[in-house]
Amino acid sequence: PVATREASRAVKLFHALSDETRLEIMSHLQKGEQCVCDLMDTLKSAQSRLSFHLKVLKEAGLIEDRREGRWIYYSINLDALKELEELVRALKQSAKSAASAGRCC
Amino acid sequence: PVATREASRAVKLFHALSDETRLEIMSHLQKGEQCVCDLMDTLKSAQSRLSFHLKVLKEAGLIEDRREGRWIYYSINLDALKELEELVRALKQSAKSAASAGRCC
DNA sequence: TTCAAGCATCAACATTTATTGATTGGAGGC
DNA sequence: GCCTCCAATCAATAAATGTTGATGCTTGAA
Repeated sequence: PVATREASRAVKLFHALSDETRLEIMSHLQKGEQCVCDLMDTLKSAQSRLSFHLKVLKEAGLIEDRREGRWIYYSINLDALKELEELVRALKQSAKSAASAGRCC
Repeated sequence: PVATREASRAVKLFHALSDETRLEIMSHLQKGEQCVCDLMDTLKSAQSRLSFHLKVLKEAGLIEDRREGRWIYYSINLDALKELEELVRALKQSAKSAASAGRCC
């Protein structure tokens, strides 16, 4: 069903962001696109480890990659963040109306 | 450091929401507070399983509980959702400015 | 004070996720 | 062609997370 699809999409987005290393990656990509070697430098982390986390973020649609010569540049996908924002907003809105409904009775 | 604290707080929030059962719980609590037996009924799930997931959500601050007689009622904590909304918004905003900066050069 | 209802907690197990080091693959430079 | 660089992938292991059934705690009713 559709609801299930949406739920598992939400799970994927939240899970991708539920890790400190991946949040650090997102944080560094906020400054603009970077290659893996940049991130290795900044995060002082092994290449295969970063590759693993980049894959998780990419499969959730949160980042994109672009090849340029030997390097692969990663960048944030704004659409996914908008999607996430909308998810959280929807969750908050319904809860808000439920709370005020509870208050008045 | 402060940045680390904020990051682990974000990790905790995202992790709490990165599970289908927990999202279902949140979804059902949107309608208002419910006791565990309500959720057992709705989600057709074992009591200890729900207790586990409710604990995760509670420790992340996403829900609160209130005892009334034999029952314990759970409800959504709006403040946590606001916090989450702010986290996502911040992530999006920085990325947005980075994207437009990249475009112009 | 004894009993049952409603939940939390625990222990054991299964499953998933993350880390590490080694290997593989593609893109240049020589 | 051969070698090097950058990065993905794999295999093995370690660690975290989720599930299940049993047990214990608290509350209210009899």
